[in-house]
Amino acid sequence: MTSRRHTSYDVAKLAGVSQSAVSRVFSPSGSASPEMRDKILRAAKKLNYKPNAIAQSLSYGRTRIIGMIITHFSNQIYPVPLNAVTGNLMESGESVLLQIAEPGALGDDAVQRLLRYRVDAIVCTSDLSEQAIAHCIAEKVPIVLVNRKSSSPHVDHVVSDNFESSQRVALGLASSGVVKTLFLKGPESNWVAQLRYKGYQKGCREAGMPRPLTANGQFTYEGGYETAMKYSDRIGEIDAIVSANDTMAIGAIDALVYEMGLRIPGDVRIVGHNDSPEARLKPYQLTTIRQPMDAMLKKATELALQRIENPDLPSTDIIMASELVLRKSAVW
Amino acid sequence: MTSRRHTSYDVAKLAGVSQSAVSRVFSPSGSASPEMRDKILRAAKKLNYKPNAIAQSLSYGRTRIIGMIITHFSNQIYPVPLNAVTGNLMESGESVLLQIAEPGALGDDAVQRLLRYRVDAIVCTSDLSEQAIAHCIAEKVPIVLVNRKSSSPHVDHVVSDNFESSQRVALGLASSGVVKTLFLKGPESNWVAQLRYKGYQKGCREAGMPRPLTANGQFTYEGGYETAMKYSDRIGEIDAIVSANDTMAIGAIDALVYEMGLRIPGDVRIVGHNDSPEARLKPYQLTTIRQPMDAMLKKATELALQRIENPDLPSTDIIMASELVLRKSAVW
DNA sequence: GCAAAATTTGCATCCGGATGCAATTTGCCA
DNA sequence: TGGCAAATTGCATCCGGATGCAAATTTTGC
Repeated sequence: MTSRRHTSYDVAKLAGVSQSAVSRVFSPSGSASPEMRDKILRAAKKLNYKPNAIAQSLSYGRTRIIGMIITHFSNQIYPVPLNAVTGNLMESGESVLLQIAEPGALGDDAVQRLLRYRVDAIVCTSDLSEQAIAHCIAEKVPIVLVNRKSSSPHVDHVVSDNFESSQRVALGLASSGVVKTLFLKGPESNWVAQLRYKGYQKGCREAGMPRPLTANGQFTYEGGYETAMKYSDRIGEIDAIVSANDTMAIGAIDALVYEMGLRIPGDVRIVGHNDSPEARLKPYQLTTIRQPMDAMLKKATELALQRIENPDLPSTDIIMASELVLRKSAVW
Repeated sequence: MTSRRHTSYDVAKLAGVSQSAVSRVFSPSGSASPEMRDKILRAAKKLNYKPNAIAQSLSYGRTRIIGMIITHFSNQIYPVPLNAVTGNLMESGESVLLQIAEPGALGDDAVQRLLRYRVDAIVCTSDLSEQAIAHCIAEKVPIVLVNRKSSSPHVDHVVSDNFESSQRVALGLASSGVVKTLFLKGPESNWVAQLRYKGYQKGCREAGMPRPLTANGQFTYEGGYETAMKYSDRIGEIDAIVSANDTMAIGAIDALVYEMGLRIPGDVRIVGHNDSPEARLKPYQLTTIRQPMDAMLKKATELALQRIENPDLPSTDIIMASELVLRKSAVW
């Protein structure tokens, strides 16, 4: 096996033509006579030649790579974006250069790395500093934020209706007779978590419910579990627990049901957010809010690809409706 | 904001030096006088210049990108690899170009795409044809398979002791008095699934247990659930169900406990594989086998990076010990 | 203080394809 | 069959850095 990495020059020599001819045969915009095309393709096949995408990128000025930044997921729902984004992109011949940001941290060096590789666009589901975003804009790399928000006018956004859906949860619970509730908050720094909390508060006000008790569960199972344990003596006063994500809700249920012997929804009702895989399991049957993640990310990649073609489009903010998934843990 | 993408030539001009001087200042191997370095760095900062990684790749012959192929994960444990691999690589300045293969499908075009981008190495947790592997070898791109097996002598492998750990499950169950068992198999095409099945069979023979009943649950929740339902009339004869992954085990438990009213481990014992997040939840407390995934992938990336440096190292097969996680669903 | 060695710097060229332009060939129609 | 337009092909150059080599400069040693 003497095979080495073959270049268009190798193919050209074998076929007895010029390098540019080879390039033209492999380029959609290039044209060549049938005989030439045939000769070259035969030679290329013999050498197992495929154009070097790196060289193409350098020359063409586009890498056909989309940068993606996601949060390190211990128990997050962010595997989903990957599937969705890579799936969509593969069809249009793009690839994904992945960066993972630590939760809580801003993915600023992730952005730097992506910019150095001259990705054509960035899709981001992680927190980013305005400065990092400014860098992208300065280098004219389109950036689409998913469930995050930037104040920059040059950024596309795709978000779900976090505020409104949480608001509706409050109204729904109220309609089923719930009065006193506990809201399990996510991290302060998390935009989505904050929206859900504020939306829920607003819903409570509108429904005439008292302000919810609150605790911060940091989006973790332990956070939910321990909060529930801490409230164990006062749990009798609480009609329902609403959690900013399912993971905390599951933790709370485990504490309530398996430690404190309570029944759900009999003693307490529980509502989560995200419709994580665990939510539908028989012992939980968790009522929750499902964001159309796949659709959101499909839209995000579409926006990114569009803006690559046409950078001067006005920026777009898309809000997609979440869906209420009523299961046994709370019904209205 | 007139800023455009600046090149080393722009920096050179601004600093009044040659382009090669700029290149040298930004290259670890290059040297320059302190004044020159200073002048250039100042100019670079002013222009917000960072070397174009694509151009560097072309010139240097290495991209500092690792290709990674994972299986489309609906309920798989393969988010883990991503975290582990990107985490390890980021420290050494590499990035990850991600490809997702449909489950069942061979990731052959994923390999092609990665090769076109001249990734320095490939880490793969998905099925691959021997032909795709041959392509990598022909192009001298190191490839590391994680929990897969290739017959090629030029491939590094990192696997867990799937066979032995399943074998030990059989022996453990036998020691606790279990006799008749049902084994929930994964897909035929899945190497890991097959090993677990064969190891379990061997363990049964050794322990003097009868051959286990078997059913194929395709690694899905539904597969586990429905299999359990199908066996509902004969479930009395079965002492334990062993599943080739946790997802099927969870499905089976939901059927047994919440549909058929059985108790675990009282009526049936259950053992899974993988220690998925769900396994530790209070209602399941699933006894399972934990592969040291993080360590496996750390090792895999190390192997890949090593082989980039030194392509002629003899190929390495690493088998890492799994850990038995005894929870309530089966104890011995 | 001067020659030899070491360092700094720039020039030219390479990495592998893409593409504008010009030269050559082919096709078309009168 | 002549004459012009269209298609084909090759040459040269560019994309943005890296690097071997040689020229220019500084350092070192005696």
